[in-house]
Amino acid sequence: MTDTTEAVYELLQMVRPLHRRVARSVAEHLKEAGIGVGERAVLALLVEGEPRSVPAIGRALFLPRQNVQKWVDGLLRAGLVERRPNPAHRRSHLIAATDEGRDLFAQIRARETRAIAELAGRLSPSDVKVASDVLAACLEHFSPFEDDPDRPGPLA
Amino acid sequence: MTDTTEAVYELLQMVRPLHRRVARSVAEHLKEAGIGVGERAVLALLVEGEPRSVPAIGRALFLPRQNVQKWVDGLLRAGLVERRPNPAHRRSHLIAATDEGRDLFAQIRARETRAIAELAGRLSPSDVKVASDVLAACLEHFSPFEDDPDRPGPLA
DNA sequence: GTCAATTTGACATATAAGATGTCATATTGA
DNA sequence: TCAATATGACATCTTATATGTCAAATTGAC
Repeated sequence: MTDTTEAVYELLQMVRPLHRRVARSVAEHLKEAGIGVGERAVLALLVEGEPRSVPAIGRALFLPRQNVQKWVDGLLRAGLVERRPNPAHRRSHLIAATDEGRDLFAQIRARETRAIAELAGRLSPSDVKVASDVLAACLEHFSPFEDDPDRPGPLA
Repeated sequence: MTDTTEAVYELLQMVRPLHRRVARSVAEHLKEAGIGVGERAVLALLVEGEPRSVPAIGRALFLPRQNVQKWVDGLLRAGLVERRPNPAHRRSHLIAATDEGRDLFAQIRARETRAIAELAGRLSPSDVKVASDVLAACLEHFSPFEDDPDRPGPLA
């Protein structure tokens, strides 16, 4: 085992606590908006990108379509997203953010930006870039292959 | 909003998917050992550190003692940890890893090390170090203050 | 030493993320 | 055309994590 392996291990050890604390903080401010982190992730994808079908959202987020369906149902009820006809599929509608959804997400983003501005001020831009690249490599390493979901991951 | 703020935002965006994929991978290989990620975290703390009381474990992991208690109960039943008298407290035992617990954790660590060795080989040691420092800063930024758990986090 | 504030164990419940299963229908590709 | 696959629309299950309560133990201020 190299020192780098040890260092990567320790890096990955930090991911769970970090996720938990960020998720708690985010969940708290999302409560006012009446949505959870799942809904937020879907809304972010739809605000920042193209309308997609529910299964396509699931594939984009690496989440099962069944969970995404629930979150989309909630967002539909809240009027934050809407169904549009899908030229490529009769039953499978495209889901798109509404203006209300875009407004809400803009508020969420603004609040989150304020929350991390102080943190960002203490970090070097190049270091953040390096960290992003390292995390992206980790993400890729632990990603199931889209074309073979049953392929075992690195730990199997 | 500076570019760094934007970069930190995108970095934090990666934390949830990364956590999910790593957790899934870890959970899969932990199933054979009959424990979950919660039990693994407790066991890791006790194997690598000193015996602690249940609330002390919770404080170390930033987790409520009630959750830790459940995981410790499971580890006790499995013989992976044991109770020891606590000189500083009559009712609140110290929890310590048993030899079985140490053996199991060594196996878990070995497997995890094998799983990330390939990934580590593609990364520069200094980049990993930078990433660790950046994540540590994020962790600290989102940490509730121990002496005032009700203090709002950065997003509140 | 006394007593109020805090900590702990024990138990109980709530919520949310996420995984998994099924079945009928729609779609696609060989 | 027809078998394989994708989708919608359910439903169930596990686990992590949060939260609440209460009595007993402990601690710290006085």
